[in-house]
Amino acid sequence: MKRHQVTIVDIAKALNLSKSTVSRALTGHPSVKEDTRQAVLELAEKMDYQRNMLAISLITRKTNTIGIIVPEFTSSYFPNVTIGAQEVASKAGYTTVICQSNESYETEVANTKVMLANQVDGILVSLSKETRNFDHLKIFQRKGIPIVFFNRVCDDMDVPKVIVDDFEGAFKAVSYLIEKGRKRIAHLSGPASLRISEKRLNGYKAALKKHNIPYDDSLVIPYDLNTDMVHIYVTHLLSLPQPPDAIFAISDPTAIEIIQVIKKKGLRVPEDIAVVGFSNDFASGLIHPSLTTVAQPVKDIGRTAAQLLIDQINRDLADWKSIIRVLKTELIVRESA
Amino acid sequence: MKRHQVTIVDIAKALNLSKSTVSRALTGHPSVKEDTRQAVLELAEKMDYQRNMLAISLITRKTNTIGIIVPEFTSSYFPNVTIGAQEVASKAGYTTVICQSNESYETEVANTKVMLANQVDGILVSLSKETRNFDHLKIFQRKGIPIVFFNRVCDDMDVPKVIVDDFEGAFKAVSYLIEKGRKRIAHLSGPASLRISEKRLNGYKAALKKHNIPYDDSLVIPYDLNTDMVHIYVTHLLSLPQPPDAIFAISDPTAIEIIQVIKKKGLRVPEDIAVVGFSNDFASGLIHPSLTTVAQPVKDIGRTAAQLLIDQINRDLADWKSIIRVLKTELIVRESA
DNA sequence: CTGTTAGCGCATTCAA
DNA sequence: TTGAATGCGCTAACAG
Repeated sequence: MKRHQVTIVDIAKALNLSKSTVSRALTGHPSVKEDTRQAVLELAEKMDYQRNMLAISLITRKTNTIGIIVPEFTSSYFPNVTIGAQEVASKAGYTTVICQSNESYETEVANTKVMLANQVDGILVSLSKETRNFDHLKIFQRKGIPIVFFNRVCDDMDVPKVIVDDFEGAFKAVSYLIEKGRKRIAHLSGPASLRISEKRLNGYKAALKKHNIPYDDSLVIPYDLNTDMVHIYVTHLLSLPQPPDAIFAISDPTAIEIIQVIKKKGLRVPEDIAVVGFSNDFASGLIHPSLTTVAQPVKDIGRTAAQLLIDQINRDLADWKSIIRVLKTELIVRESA
Repeated sequence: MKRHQVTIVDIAKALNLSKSTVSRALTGHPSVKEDTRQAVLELAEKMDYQRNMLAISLITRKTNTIGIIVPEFTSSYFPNVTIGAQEVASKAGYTTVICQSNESYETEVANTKVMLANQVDGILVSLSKETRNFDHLKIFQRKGIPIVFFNRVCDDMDVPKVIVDDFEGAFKAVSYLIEKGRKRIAHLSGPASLRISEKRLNGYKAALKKHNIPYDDSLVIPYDLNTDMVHIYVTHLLSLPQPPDAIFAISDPTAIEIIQVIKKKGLRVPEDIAVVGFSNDFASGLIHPSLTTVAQPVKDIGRTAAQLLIDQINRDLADWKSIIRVLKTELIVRESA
């Protein structure tokens, strides 16, 4: 099975033309006689000719490829973001290369090497929960390759970012719980390494404060997003002298797990304990009871990030740094609270 | 923001060596003095040097990239398959490029062009529901670029395929329903263009036959997998003179939609109507009632397909054609039936 | 309108 | 062990 590549030379020979003419015909250059172009195009089609992007990219120093690095693909969040990003990218003529870091710093670094080696024109990044050093990403800056962060952003770097208003989202969720009469609201928070954890926690605190509910340290548990452990935290919360009557979770997978645990313990959601999640995952509308959650405009996040990146690739502005797009969240009230 | 690429020449100059020596040092060629190698490696690191895979691939005629074309990313099925495939691929040193056809033939063709232009070493394909012409894929065969189909395969082409035993899966599901006392079992089937529709339908028929239940044409509805329309089919089935007491669905998203519709009509699942799905989507364990379904080893499908593809890329066997890996399904009994 | 020339960054002959 | 030369497939000047 030898791989024989059809090249411009083959077409040129067959048509007794020069390579450059064939090249021009193929790229739609106007300075080619219509007959010649037709002949070239026809033969190319018949010979299964496909432009070799490797060669073209090598010359033009542009691959028309953008890289996307996401932490995982297990919830519907990141797949949907990539769908949005691909939508915009492919419309603009860009191919997308997706890598998962699996929430591992090492893998994320490896991913960036791949992106660099493959000469992507720019990258979209959402950090792994382990990432605290950003040297591997700063290389892109030094090389002048545009980066756009989304969701899990890096505050250390002056590049465009697409986020949602995590503070406000959390604030709305917790305020809603309070207005529904909940008094002791626990918060299963994310790892301190992620800014989103902090922002959502702050929103939680602000909502309590506004409603004059004292902040109780023992009701807030930061965890590493490994849902296998959720049952421990929930058990702990429930065994408190004054157990919570509501739990606000950092994410939907977390909230879903919480509901399962509560149900297994014979308690009722929301009667005994209300639960609110974050992100409006696909699954959240399906579970029983269905999950009240803070919806994020996932596809829009992807679209916005991709558009920002492509703008940056095409134009050559110097003031990209300051751009931070903050998209709005929306509280979706369902059964769980 | 000019992009300045660090090249071998830069390193060579700085170290006063020849390009070839630097190149050899970088690629771990044994015929390089240890000192020289160290010096090169160190400087390369310091200069953020990254090999330009475009140039390398152009010479070696190998990109170490495999393409994956999937119909969609909306259920958890294809994301999980790609996770399995990426796992194997990256272990073998391959990068993965994923494209979605969005169930569109046109897009699928466009995707293959991208793969070809980017000189992928091989592709993994699951067909769109619209695809009936396979010329765009036969080009790969002609060019000697390995293809492996999975899930939605093409019977016209003699290439390796990874599938599950759809017939047996459907057979098990329907047999189970019958053994549970169901008499009138409807089947919401997939489009005739997909072989999996046919196989699952045959499994359904075989199970009926084995249990001496006459096949009733009016209980089988083929549909195009657009779940927006499911409520119409369910409504139709329920309004039949003799409505079904169970529905076997071609897929989990279908089954989930069916359950929602049934619940909305005030009927109970499984008391009034039992529902069984296919694939064991992430969501199926979470809905209420939880879905009884035929589980597919999704990640294994991805792993197997990727491994088959890589084997084919590396070795040069002629008898790949015959390989069809049939993985086993498993009936997961939950609440819905 | 078309042909000629010169590389893009690198691996790989062949010499030394 | 190292260096010089060749070319992967193609585009982009530069000429005619």
